[in-house]
Amino acid sequence: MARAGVTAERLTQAAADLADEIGFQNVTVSALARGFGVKPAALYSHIKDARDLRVRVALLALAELADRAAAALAGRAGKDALVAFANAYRDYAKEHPGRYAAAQMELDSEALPTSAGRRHAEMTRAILRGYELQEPGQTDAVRMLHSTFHGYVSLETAGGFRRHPREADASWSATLDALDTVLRNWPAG
Amino acid sequence: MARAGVTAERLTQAAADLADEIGFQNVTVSALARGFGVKPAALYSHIKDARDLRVRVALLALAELADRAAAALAGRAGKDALVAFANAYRDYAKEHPGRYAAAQMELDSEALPTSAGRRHAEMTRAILRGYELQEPGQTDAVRMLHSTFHGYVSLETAGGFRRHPREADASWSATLDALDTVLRNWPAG
DNA sequence: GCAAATGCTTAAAGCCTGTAAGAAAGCGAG
DNA sequence: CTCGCTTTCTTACAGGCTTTAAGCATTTGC
Repeated sequence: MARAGVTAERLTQAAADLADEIGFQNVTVSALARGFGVKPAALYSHIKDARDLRVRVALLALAELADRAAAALAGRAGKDALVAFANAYRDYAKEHPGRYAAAQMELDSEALPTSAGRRHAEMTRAILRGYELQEPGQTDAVRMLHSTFHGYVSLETAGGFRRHPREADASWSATLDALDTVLRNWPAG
Repeated sequence: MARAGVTAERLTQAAADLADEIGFQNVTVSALARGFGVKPAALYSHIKDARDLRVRVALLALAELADRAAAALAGRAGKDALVAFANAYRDYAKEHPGRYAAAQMELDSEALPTSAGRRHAEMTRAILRGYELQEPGQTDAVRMLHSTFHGYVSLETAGGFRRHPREADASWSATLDALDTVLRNWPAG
């Protein structure tokens, strides 16, 4: 029974990697245990249950995504900031589809206050500093930006754009131009 | 062993209803069988397997959604059409969260050509008739619209907008205004 | 009315989650 | 160093879900 050096952190990391490989939905406690050369029951010393594991992966993904977005945003403003943020978001989702799916989990109640949620909102709001938007338009714009990014990435990774020859990259770029346009001409409430 | 009158259509319908009640992910062959007062194995005479069932629900949802969208679009043009289409989309998702989740399934390969996918694309393109958009901007705009609708609805139902007092309806309305603005001022390629 | 097709049941294998009880490994004193 | 406490892992097991196979029952149609 040599110990395998399992910790909650390593489990989370491994689960995230596994999610990127085989899909978040297919990450199971059993598969994870197999990867550590350990019986499934052993993992329950480190995680509460399967949902707990998924929430940890979600929080990991949110934190990583926030880090990337923050790095992309540093030193930029206006459309530059918008494009850098959006690309960081999309690139992360493409590199880490499993993690990205995890980040989409509903994790109301408990965990979200753990920094990640707030960071995302603040960063999206930071993008808008380059545009002159007053409340409540600012909140509306934050929601629209988030929706467009998430919607695009989500449809693209689900294969929604593969039935038309137009490159997904080109439409993405056009969409960002369009968002910039609308932020500069935000309609009055 | 009185027969329960199970058919693939009834199963699909019941599965869709069940999805709206308990969530698409929680719809299982067993639960469905229970609802029909039948053993799980009995359902395999009508459906190939669990995935087949989910695909059928997805196609049902896509067809229903397309019907609603078509009805909303009839006789309208320009911003009127945009708003009606968008609201039909969002309302359907809110009324039928399970079906809507099903519609988001990846169903590449096989089933999509079954009309629904094409209908959606054509309708979104119909909205753009009221705006003067040439290819490839038209395709880009279709993708942006779809992304924004899906992203907004998806984030809203996942509870993403509940942490801020601004009403989700108000931001939705503002987002539609913004989309109308950007379609009328589509940036040059 | 009888045979073939169809719908349902039982049985069983395989995989997953999660709990409980116990063995083994590591750790911190004394 | 060694005794005992804590932690980690194992086995065992209960309960669910999926799916296949074999068989009985009910319909259907000739």
